[in-house]
Formats: sequence, C-alpha cells, structure tokens
Amino acid sequence: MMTATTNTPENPRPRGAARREALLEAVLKIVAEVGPDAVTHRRVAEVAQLPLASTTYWFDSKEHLLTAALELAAERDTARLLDSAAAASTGGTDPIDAVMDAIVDCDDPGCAGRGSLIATFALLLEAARRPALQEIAQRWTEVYLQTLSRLLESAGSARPRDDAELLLGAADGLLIEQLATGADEDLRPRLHRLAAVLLASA
Amino acid sequence: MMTATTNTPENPRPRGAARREALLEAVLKIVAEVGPDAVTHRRVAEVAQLPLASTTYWFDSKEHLLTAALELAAERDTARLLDSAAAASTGGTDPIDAVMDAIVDCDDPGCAGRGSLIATFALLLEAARRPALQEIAQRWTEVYLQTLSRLLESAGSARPRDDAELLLGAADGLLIEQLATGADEDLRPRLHRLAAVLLASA
DNA sequence: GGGCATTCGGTACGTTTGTACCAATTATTG
DNA sequence: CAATAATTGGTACAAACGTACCGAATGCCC
Repeated sequence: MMTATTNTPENPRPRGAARREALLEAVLKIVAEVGPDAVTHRRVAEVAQLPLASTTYWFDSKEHLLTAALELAAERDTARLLDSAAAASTGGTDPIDAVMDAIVDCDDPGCAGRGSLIATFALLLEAARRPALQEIAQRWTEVYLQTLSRLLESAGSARPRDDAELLLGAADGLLIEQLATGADEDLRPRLHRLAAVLLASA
Repeated sequence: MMTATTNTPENPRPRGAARREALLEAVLKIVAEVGPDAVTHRRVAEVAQLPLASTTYWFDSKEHLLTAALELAAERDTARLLDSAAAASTGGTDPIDAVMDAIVDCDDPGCAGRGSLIATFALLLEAARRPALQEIAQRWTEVYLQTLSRLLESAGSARPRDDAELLLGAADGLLIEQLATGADEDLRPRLHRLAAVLLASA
C-alpha cells in the first residue's frame, strides 16, 4: 500500500549517496499520505525498501531527516516554478496566468498532486516552530514573490511587489482551504480574476 | 514550561464535565506550542494537571481527543468572528475592515495570539486527511464566507461571494506565510487595499 | 442514610518508538 | 594487494506510547 518503487533486478536497491535521497523520497511520501506524525524510522525504511539502520546512518536524528526532506521539497517546488515562469515568458499565453496555473495545478510532472501540496503546507507549518526551517520558508516565498513581481511589473502593474504578495497569499490561502474542506473546484478562474483586478487598479 | 493554570486552593482541580474542557484546552496548547505530534495522553494530562486516566475516561481515543479539540477551536473562532461583525456593523468604522482586522489581529481577547493561529492551521491541515474534520472545516469557512459576503454586498460589491472568497483566501495565505517566515509586518493595510480594489472593480 | 451510578486515579500490559551497537561487507587509498 | 575507511544490515534496549483495568471516592435519588 505504501511501498516505493519495487526493486527489480534491473532497478537494484540503491547504495551510497543515492540511498540518502531514496530515504528523503520515502519521507515525503509518508508526509503526504499519512502526515508528519507517521514519519518513523521504521516506516521510512520500509517505504524506501532499505534496512532500518540506514536511516540513522544517513541522518543524525529524526529531526534532521524531516528537515532535509522538507528542504528537498522546497527546492523542487521552486525549481518547478522557475521552469514554468521561463516557459511562460516565451510562450503565447499570459505569463501571469501561466504561473498561477503552475502554483495551483499539481497534475503536471514534478508535482505529486494533492499529496505534495499537503507536504508543502506541512513544511510551512513546521517552520512556524523551527527557526532552521524558517530560513527555507523565507527563501521559498521570496522566489515566488520575485518571480510573480517581475511578471506583474512587465504586465504594467503599478505596485508589482504588493500585487505579488496578494496573489501568492490568495493562492496559498485558497489552496489550504480547499485541502481542508475537501472541495475540488478550479481555483484558476478566481486567481485570474484577482490578477486582472489588481492590474486594472490604478 | 508548559504547565497550565496552576491549581491554587481558590482554583481547584476541575471535576466533572469541566474536566473535559480542561483537557481540550491542554490539547490546543500543545498543538500550538509543539505540534500535533506532541499530543499524547500523558502530556495532555500533565498540562491539564489531571491524572492520565482522565484522558481515556472523557475521550474514547486519541483521535476523538484531537477531533473534539479542533471543533472547540472552530466554535470559538467563529463566535469571535460573529461578535466582531456584529460590533462593526453598529460601530463607526468600515465593517469590512473591522472584520479583516478581527481575522488577522490576534491580540484581542478570545484569541490566544500566534499560538492559537498555529493550532488553527495545524488542525486545518489535519482535516486534509480526516473526513470527520473536513465537515468542521467546511462549516467554519462557510461562516467566514457568509459573514464577509454579507458585508461586501451591503458595501456595494457586484460579486460578494467571489470577493469574500478572495479576501478570506488572501488573509489565510498571508497569515500562514507570516507564520512560516517569522515576519511580523502588519497585514491589515494589504487586506484593506485588496478589499478596496475588489469593491472598485465593476 | 442506604443504594446505585458516575467519576476518579493509580497501575499494568503489550506495542512501537528512537537510537545504539557491531560484525559483515564493500569501497578507497597507498 | 594489503590495509584502512566507509557503508551495510541485523539486532538489542530503554523509554514512551495508547489503552485496559479496577478499587476507591464522589454525587444523586429514594
């Protein structure tokens, strides 16, 4: 039910540093599907199909394991965003809408869907209590804000930074509300309208 | 460090149904300060200064304990919102701004500040995985949306419900970002501007 | 005041937890 | 190729966990 990619002879059990990443992968999977409480050494090892002791060998403690996993999730997420922004800038569609789509829509490759979203917000919440994670959260939101703000500026926004903050805030808020209530309406029309309204405001 | 209100002879150890509420209080305190993982029967009992067995007497299981705590937090929060809305409607200030203030500002009585905010979002995230909690989260956001939407309508909004969704989303998103990054800027100007921009959009 | 249901609170039990340990294996270096 | 370091993986252990149990204390009705 929660086994990772099975180890065929062609896809042998990872060794060395690759093992580290396999463990982080397993952590993210568990956070997404069950929650941070469920991240135990034994379960991580089971999902990664690695021996129990590999978790303590590659990570000093459970805390370190969680922190590293969330850092990885943040890096992937920002990379995904920057890709979308770059692709949208050269493409034909409205770059702002394209980036909002990338934030909201998680069916594209590189984003594991609803589960990945839950993990993302779990990281944000964890950061509220751990200074080490706050730094990651800061870099993360800063990348989002700068990307959005740049696009808004070239779209003619009079206050690109303020507009970016409102757009990102609305996206995050609507996403977490949707997760919490179980609704599954399309958020894009709402965000597109918000972007239009903000750009129209002198 | 995490002891609840100490039991003086004047403030005796609660008995009967009051004990139930004291336990829920302790759960919320732990969720806010340490996180949902830290909610164990023993710690709840310790914080509430009650015997271990009281937790299993008043709640069937740990799951039930967490669910009931979220429900209590939601009830308090919506009550606080409705109070603010009622007070603002008769007061002199702009009712919409007043309600946004109530959502964002947690230094007023009835809201235990940053800790209470963290607990709120933690429980929202928990709802993403537990259907029983989703129902509570639905009622919760619905009260917010209806309140805001009513106020926006009488303020002349052409799309009160849509505007309410964006306002609430932005408030939630900005709040969680602020928690995650450790920033402590005043969110009210941003939300006031958003309300103004939305109302100005024909 | 006696009888009965509820509540209290100490304790016990089996399970799961994080982490330590160490012999066996694999990689690396001189 | 020997030797030295890094990695692997099975196992052990004390602590903490959720929950069950049950005699003592308390409140309530007749």
